[in-house]
Formats: sequence, C-alpha cells, structure tokens
Amino acid sequence: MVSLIGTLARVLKEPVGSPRHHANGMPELPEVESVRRQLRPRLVGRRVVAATAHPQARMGPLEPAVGRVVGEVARRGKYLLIDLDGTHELVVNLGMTGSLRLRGQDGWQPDAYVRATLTLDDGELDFRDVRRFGRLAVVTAGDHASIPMLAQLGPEPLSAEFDVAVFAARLARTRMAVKPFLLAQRAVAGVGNIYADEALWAARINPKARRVGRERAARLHGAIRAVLAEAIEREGTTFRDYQMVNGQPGGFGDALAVYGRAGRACRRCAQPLRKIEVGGRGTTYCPSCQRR
DNA sequence: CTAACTACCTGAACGC
DNA sequence: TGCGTTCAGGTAGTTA
Repeated sequence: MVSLIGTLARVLKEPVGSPRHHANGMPELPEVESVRRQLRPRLVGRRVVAATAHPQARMGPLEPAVGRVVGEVARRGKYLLIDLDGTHELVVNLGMTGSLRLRGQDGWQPDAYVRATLTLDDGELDFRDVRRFGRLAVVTAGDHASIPMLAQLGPEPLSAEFDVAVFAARLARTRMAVKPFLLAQRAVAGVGNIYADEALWAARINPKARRVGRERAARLHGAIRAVLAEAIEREGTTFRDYQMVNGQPGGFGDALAVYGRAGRACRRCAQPLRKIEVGGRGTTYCPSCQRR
C-alpha cells in the first residue's frame, strides 16, 4: 500500500515543476527495504550489459557484474544485495545520501552526483550519491569478507534470528552504552541514529545506560521491532526532509517521537525533549521518561 | 574489548 | 551580501 505520508513528503520537497525522485537521505533498514521493494520487480531477470563507476568514487571494480543476470534483490541490515547469476552479488551501501534510480522513471535524468551506472538490457540504473559515503562492490556470492561491517552483521531485527534471550545476554555482557551498542550493528542489524533514538524512547531506556537488565532488554527488543516495522509500513519516510523544506512541523506529528524534536514536549510525559551527544552522535531523548 | 578520535564528503542552516 | 562555522551521520581506520 502506498504511503500517503511518503508520497506527500516526496512531492512537497521538490521544487515546483521538477521531476519527482525516490525518497533519499539517511537510509537505515526501513529506507533500504523500501528501495529493495521498489527495485526488485524492475531488476529481476535483467542482464547487466555494462557497468561504470566514476573515477572519483572509491568503489570496487564493477566489471565482474557485466554479462550477468539479476536473480534476486535482497537486503541485510542497511545493505542491498543484488544477486547476479547465483555466483556473484552486487553489494550496495547507500551511506548517508546514496540512492538508486532508474533512468526515466519519475522523470529521473542523471546529474552531477551520479557516481556509477549499470547499463541493463532495458535501461540504466544510476547510483546517485551527493556526499559519496556510499559504496558499491561486486563480490563472489556470499563472500563478504571485504566488507567488514557486513561480515559481522547481527541478526535481522524482524526475523526469528533476532532472539530476545540472546539479545539480553549480549546487552548484559557489553560494557558499551546502549545506544552505541545498537549502532555497532553486531547485536542487531539495520538500526541507525534515527531509529535507535526512537526505539530507546519507546522502551524508556536512557541512551547512555550501561546496565540494561533482562526486562529492559526485552522492552528494547520489542521496541526495535515495532519501530522498524512501522517505518517500513510508511516506506521508511522520515520527516526531516519535509520539515527542512517546509519549515513547519506539518500535520504528520505521529511518526517520530524524539528524532528532530529536541525542545518539544515528550508525547508521554510532556517534559521537553533534550538533545545530547552519545558516542559522537546527536541524540534526542526524554530526560524524564528515559532515566538512568 | 572499548573509547576516543579522524577521515571521508557536500549542502543546508546559521551567525555575524 | 558574503563569508565562515556547524551540523548531518554511516563506515573505516588508527591509537591508547
């Protein structure tokens, strides 16, 4: 089902008369999953006839993709895994600002920020990335050793592999603060800065907490699942882009509880939300609901 | 193992 | 106007 919010946000953020593009920015698991769902029907069965990465983009060689046919389009955490012939895969990490766009779809035409292009037998797939944090790599199937974060990635949060007892045990063992622990991707895959803040607020856990017992671990486990599942339903839309352009909070106040809402009232207790730095990342939380 | 730090990138927002 | 600074944050690397 198409998200009204996502659609509106995309339309409103574009200048009048400009072509509509896919949602971009801050891709965490829900955003990457949305990309996967949009892309899969367009890519499966397509043959790669050429692949070029622009020289300033530091990516692995894409030549091994040429001549191969896309089998499945899968996802692990924030990584997109595009199967090629069953023998290779194109690993895509969108970084902060990366997006994949089909030439001509929604009026998309390449601009100065296109870092790589796959020519398919029926069109062009562009990798656009303003800040160049994104990476593409073609590896032999399942060989993720060259991508350390992917190789050590924790379980998928919405799968049965994400076990509450295992998660609680890891939390009990670590000496890290809980938020950096989540962002490290090893106990659970795909949680980035936005959804970490959202899940911690939902579970009423202070982002700096270092001792998270079994009960709170179970709450956090459930909150991660709930927050990510809802975000996927909304096509991964966040409200930040919308607010930046519009300058107004807009009528979509129910999506994000804390992210981007520093100084505003907590939805649970009405106390003002506070923004601090945890592990080098901007972190918004409720000092009243999320006590240490 | 962990923490702290740097680097990579660019554009938007902000301060004066 | 214009210029300088800060912020955004995912991943990788280094150092202590």
